Amino acid sequence: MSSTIKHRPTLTDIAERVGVTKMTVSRYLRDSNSVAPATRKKIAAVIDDIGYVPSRAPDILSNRSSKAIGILIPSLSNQVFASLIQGVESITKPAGYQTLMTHYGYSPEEEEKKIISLLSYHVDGLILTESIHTKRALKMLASANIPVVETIDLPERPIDMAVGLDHRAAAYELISRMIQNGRRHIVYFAARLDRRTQLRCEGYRQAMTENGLAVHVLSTQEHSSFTQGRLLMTQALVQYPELDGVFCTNDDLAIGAMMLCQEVGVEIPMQVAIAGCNALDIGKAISPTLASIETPREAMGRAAATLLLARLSGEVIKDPIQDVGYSIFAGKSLG
Amino acid sequence: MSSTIKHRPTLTDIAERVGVTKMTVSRYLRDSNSVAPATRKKIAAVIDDIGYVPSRAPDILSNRSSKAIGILIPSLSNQVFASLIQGVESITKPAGYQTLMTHYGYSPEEEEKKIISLLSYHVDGLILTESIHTKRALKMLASANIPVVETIDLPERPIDMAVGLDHRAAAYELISRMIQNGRRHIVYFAARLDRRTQLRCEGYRQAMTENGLAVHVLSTQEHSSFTQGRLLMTQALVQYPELDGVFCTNDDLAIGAMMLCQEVGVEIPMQVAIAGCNALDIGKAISPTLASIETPREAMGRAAATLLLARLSGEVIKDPIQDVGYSIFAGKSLG
DNA sequence: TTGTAAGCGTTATCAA
DNA sequence: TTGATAACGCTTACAA
Repeated sequence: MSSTIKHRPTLTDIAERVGVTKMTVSRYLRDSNSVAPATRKKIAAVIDDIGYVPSRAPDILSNRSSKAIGILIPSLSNQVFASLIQGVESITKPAGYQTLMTHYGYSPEEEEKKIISLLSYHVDGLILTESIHTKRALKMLASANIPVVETIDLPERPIDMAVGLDHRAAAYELISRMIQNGRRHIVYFAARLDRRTQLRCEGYRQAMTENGLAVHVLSTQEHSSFTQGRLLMTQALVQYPELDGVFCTNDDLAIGAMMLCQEVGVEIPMQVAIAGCNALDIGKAISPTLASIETPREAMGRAAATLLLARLSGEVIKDPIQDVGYSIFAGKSLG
Repeated sequence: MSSTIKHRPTLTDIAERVGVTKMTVSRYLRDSNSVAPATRKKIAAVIDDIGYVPSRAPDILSNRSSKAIGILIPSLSNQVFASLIQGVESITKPAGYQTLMTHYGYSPEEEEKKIISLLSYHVDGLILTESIHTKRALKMLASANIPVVETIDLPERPIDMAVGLDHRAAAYELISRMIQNGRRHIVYFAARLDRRTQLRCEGYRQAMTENGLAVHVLSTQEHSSFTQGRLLMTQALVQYPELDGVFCTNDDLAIGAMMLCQEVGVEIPMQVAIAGCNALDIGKAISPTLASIETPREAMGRAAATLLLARLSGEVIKDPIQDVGYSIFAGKSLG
């Protein structure tokens, strides 16, 4: 025997079938022991038959607590954010929070829209992955009055809380190491210009300048990919014949660059040293292994979620800005 | 002058400040010309100051239309689903629909939970990427009475509508081609056993058997990665000394396998031919290029969304099950 | 041009 | 043990 209702079943539908009021059914759902055993049985049977899914809307309306947190990521096709979300959910799920995840294609305007969309669902908190936001987004966040964690970066002027690392310093350290290894003609490969690409560029620039070396940046407006890495490397080999080092804003570009080198017979690391950023799995599977900046993405996700939940449970946060640090994976591509 | 309200601002908050009722503000928001110019100005000023975000909850409650559709993907770390979502959103966004995206780690039980979660937000329709569902999930979907499109696969018994391709046939065709090219000892690399991995295995098995060749499957329970591809290849080289072909359930495994071969001096395609599935960018950036099955993921996303929206606008669907086909990318790794 | 009332699904509160 | 009522934020329908 199956439902004869055509609309989405409600508490009232169940109640009518059982012959009680929706209040009794509501009680049953919160605690089945709070109704008489006979009633309990009947309700259980009907619910089992009817395919009931409680609506979140009334809860949201009255409670003002949605038990949902929003996560905004710039891109779905970047591994970096997948691990961040793993980290977040490893904390939020056990705590009974749902995550609403959206992406905004690296555009602040689109981010604004997605923030508004998440706020319209009354998320209890937000995790952002960018430190640059539109004025309107900032205003909406302010009046929503919910905890916000910015992550990956360490924003100059955080909205609320932040968990990230110093991308400029990481790039500086890596480039300095390349220079100490004797590289003199290092080019930086950039893709779409988000803030992190820029910060890494600053680190690169500083290290080069401090050592009296020339700064060379090659960039593409396309989103980064293996193919783009090949193209930039092709360009670099033509444009800078003395090239002996390449630093890429991420591993995709770096792997593409390596592949091109292998194809045209440029030896890595003998002729050219290559380094990327984020230390993805592929860099450890390729030969030579790819030097890269290890960013603790899952840990960042966990830390961000932990901060958010702490605030939601009313705790006082003593450390709202957390630097999780980085390390250098000294792959063989560095020489 | 900024808000002195601590709770999330509502229409009533705005109305009070302006000195009208919330109904007037509501009208202003739907059509600013429907209120008197003087009122209009005042409302605009307050809204600008207050950071108002309309709540979706009342809409959901009364209208029964949320203007949101749900998308369920098995994994965030698989490129395949990113392009599917691109395709979906290229249709839903212009139509004014939001997408709520969640992932379920290839687990039907988790999928069930996520389906329920999306239903609790009253999504107007759902796009699924798996053809196997729990009984409870099926029941919930049935009583929710919303359009559902299953995609990527072509389910044996579709819930409602479907857009996909025949993964078995694709694998069969690719393996047949490898056999025609003279390969005799082809091994299949499988990772976590979702239905598509299984279907491809069937295609492989059929092609091998029809040609009187031995079937060899190597699999890992880990999720697929470049590193897993290396491990499986290492194992294959030891276990099958006559090995002259490898077919991988996806490109990540295939690339990992290729990398290992390059490292240990196994020549591709001379000694071993390698093929993958999904034709990701990296397969076109590597040398030799990786043979693979091209699956029109973005097109699937568009088709799925188009079907869904058509149903939501009451159209009669003449073609609820669509086979979008596939093609073989004959990369150099095939020989 | 603006206001009033009712209702969407659920739960807290109070009553029986 | 169960029921009645009101409330959450917004819009539709009707009234002024």
